[in-house]
Amino acid sequence: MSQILQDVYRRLFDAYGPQHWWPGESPFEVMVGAVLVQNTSWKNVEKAIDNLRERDLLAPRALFDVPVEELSELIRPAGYYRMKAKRLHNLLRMVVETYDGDLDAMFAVNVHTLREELLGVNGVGPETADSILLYAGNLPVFVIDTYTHRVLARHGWIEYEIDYHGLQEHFESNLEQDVALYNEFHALLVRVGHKHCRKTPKCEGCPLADLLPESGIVMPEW
DNA sequence: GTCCAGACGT
DNA sequence: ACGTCCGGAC
Repeated sequence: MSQILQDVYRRLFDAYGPQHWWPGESPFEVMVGAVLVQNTSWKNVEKAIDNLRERDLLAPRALFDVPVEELSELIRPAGYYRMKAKRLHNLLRMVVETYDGDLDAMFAVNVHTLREELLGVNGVGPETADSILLYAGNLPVFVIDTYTHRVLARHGWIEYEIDYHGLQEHFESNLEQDVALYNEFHALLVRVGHKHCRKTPKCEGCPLADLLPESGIVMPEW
């Protein structure tokens, strides 16, 4: 168990409390949200999800049957709407054709196998795949994003050059394998990243401020 | 005007 | 290693 990660988690949780990421939403809705939120603030995704809910389209078969052009208009508020409509449709095709639209059946398969299968969908990269596995499937996979990388690199806890898998291993090998912990920790890192660990850091009032090395860390431009 | 829970093509 | 995709919140 990593003392640093423990301390970081405690500080963030004490400062922000539970983030309630995707509670009470259906696994399918979470999966859709995971695609729509790519490089987009969640605020802009909610409208898109509402559009789908109003039309009773939050089910695999129903949404897959919507023509891509029509789908793109429904999800327009989420941005990148033409690309995301294709990506979402690609994912839906896999779910419908491989699992007959049954998410319970999908999440029952071996995690590693399912992850590779998700990554095989054009438009589903590592963060989206892992978000689906953790937040829709309740599977013990730690989600990495740019904030995670930035927060850990700036404090000198990892090398800047570490890749997605390396950073994921860092978390999974230094934390208890606990879905609730993974869920909360990633959400808290997004929160502190959004609030403080921006491209240009805003360390005033950050719960992690006094963990910064005195010398400072020299980072490449980002 | 800046920035955002990324991923893909070149 | 870049350019592109995009509306909306701030």
